[in-house]
Amino acid sequence: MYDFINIAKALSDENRVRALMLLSQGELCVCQLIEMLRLAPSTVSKHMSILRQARLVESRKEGRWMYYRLADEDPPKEVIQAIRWAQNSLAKDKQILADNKQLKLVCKIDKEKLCGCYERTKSGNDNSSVPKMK
Amino acid sequence: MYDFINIAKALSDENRVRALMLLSQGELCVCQLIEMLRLAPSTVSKHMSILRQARLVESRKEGRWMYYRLADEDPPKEVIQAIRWAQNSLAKDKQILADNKQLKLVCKIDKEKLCGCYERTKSGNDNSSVPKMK
DNA sequence: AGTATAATTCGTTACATGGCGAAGTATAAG
DNA sequence: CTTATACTTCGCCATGTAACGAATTATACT
Repeated sequence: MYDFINIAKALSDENRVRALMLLSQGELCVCQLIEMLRLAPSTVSKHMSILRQARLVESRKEGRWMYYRLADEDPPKEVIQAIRWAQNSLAKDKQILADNKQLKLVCKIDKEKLCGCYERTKSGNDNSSVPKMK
Repeated sequence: MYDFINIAKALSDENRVRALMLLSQGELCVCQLIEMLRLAPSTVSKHMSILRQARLVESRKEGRWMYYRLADEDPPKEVIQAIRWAQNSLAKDKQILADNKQLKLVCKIDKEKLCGCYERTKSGNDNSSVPKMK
């Protein structure tokens, strides 16, 4: 029961769902998620830890970078089904489609440049044209 | 997106999930849900309205009684999938199994007797032996 | 060693949520 | 018409959650 509730809670926040759908496109490092979600690093980190606790995502560390990906190491059935539910329900969602489009641009940015993102999200000198949330 | 999030939120409370699983056994009136969940009528009513807003359940009024049932009038695909996810994930859950057992007893109680439940939940003269939550 | 970088943890604040009882609404019974 | 019954809505309180910046940890670079 608790596992199920934790998954449901993890899926009941828009930014976490967006992150999950972004990971459906492939593994991403935190700074890329920060760039996409346009939230503070600490906030994104918290979201990812909630998704991980629900076992919806897994992570690996490589040097300074932490990479997240959809759960793929023999996850419980309820996790698999939850991810499928999200993917099926949101495949045609406007926000998700826009995110996937934007993700392609972000993935082209050289990582050295991208990881100045902490500052760029504050100042106005970004050209990412990501629509601000809400 | 918003529909999806609302379903996830509806499923992220233990009592709502229990109610949903109880309805998997068949239509129930509010006083039966109150008896099963052992919450104040106002609380149960709120929970059911959240489940209904998420389109997970539907309701009909018959005289003084309000009956709830799982969504069955051509619900959106994400609702069907969400219900299946819950049912698959919780089929063997201890709490849910206990609830289903207890439900059989509650269904045998004459409705006239049952609907003194408002008082019975306060005083100690119930023999339902429902385990108290938390 | 000392600095820089990527990410996490901690502490705080604002807001959302779950719980209850009291008051309100709708239907049935007297 | 009045009273009782079955919910529902409202108002309140306690707890939970999302957001941020500051402080911390871990790794790379010089």
